[in-house]
Amino acid sequence: MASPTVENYLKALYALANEDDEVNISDLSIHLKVSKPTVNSMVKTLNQQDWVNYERYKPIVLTRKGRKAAALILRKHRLTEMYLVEKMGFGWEEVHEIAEQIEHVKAPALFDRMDKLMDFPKVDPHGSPIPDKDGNIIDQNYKKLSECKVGDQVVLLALTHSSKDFLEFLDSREISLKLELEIKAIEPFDSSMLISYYNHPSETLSQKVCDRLLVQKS
Amino acid sequence: MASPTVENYLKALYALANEDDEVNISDLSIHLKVSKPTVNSMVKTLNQQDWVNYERYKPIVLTRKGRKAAALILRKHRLTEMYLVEKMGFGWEEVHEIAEQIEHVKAPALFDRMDKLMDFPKVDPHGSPIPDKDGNIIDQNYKKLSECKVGDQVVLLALTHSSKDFLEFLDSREISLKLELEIKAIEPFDSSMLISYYNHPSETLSQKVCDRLLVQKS
DNA sequence: ATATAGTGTTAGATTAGTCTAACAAAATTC
DNA sequence: GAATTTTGTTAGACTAATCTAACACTATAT
Repeated sequence: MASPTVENYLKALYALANEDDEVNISDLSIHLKVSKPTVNSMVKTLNQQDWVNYERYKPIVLTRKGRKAAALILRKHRLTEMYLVEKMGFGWEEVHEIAEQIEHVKAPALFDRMDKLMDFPKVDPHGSPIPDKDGNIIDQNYKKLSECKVGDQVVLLALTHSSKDFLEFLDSREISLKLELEIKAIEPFDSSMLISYYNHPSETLSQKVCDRLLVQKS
Repeated sequence: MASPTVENYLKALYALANEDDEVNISDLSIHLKVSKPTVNSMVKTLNQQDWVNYERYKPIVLTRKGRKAAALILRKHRLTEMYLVEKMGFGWEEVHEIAEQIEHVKAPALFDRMDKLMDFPKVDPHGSPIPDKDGNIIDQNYKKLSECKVGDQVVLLALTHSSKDFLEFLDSREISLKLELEIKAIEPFDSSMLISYYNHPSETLSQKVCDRLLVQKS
């Protein structure tokens, strides 16, 4: 089986492939906070072990095997996050660091049990989909709030990024998943939005924030 | 902080010191399933980092720092085992392997939360005491069943060993903690015991089994 | 009290994962 | 298209944790 280090490379490759479409050595180096030569030599190893396809100076691409492995680690991560929130009472901003560690635990029964105790949740506490046991993931075709128009009434269903800072910002405005909100106005100068929701008749959100909120028309 | 490997050495030293009183290189080598030279070099490192006191050809002794660290790992292990049984419905024979991994997770909040959700349990699913947050452990002065006399009425409160095989054996006889039992007879030839308990008017337990059952007069 | 068995040590090698320094290739910009 | 910046590679070294082979010390037993 893959070491935690290898698992982290696979996870990073999987995540980066969904942002940019071509993943290179530098991207991984920044994301994993290791030097480029380190990534270079590790990627050669991953290639030999059929986790990725790689040729010198070319982008790095996960193999089918690598993609499945990455999705199953993500499954463990997201099940854990959801369990920590749902069953242990942690806040959505506290669970990432803990799940980063527990995702490497080799004990299928543990994650199956979490899954069952939560009645097979489909998303994690940040609205991201939980891959199934085969590593398949449902594509949520949500829209960014920043792409909506004045007058739109939408429900917040997921976040594109879940940094602690961002989550604490949302907490401070009482913004959580399932929140229904309406776009009152869009400031042409900086694309910030004036929105209204339960107990908050008028809040301003910067474009950066609106870019990270995924919504659906309600 | 200590690596998982170092943590496993400390845990082994702590456990072995409670069985034999002098712990040597060979003991550790067998217990940790690594070669003696490996232990030898690791113990030198542990000595330099003040986890143990060690001089060539002498027994290995945990320092105060090492003993506290070991007890805190044991605390995480036992809290996890209890949580898995109490809150997640695992059997007492399933939890050791999972706890072996989770005990290395660096997330005090996780273990504090388990502790709180279980209302601060004092023992794990096998009756072993859970060290407190300072690494102090209460000494249970239980007696081995094998040391009891015919006619004694006792409660089973803990086990000295918790291998999967042994736990499955106990399950097969419907023997669990808190069970009240009476010693009907002791076979002089092999010291096996004839005992009686709820729904089992007469079961025979070998001396090996009776040695591993810790009881108190009821 | 010496032979033997058990225990401990040294030396040297290996693997995984990391680094820096220096250079090479590719991409971008002027 | 030449210069510059970014990206990638090679070479060489380091640390943690492990191994085997060979030898040394200690304890046990006749």
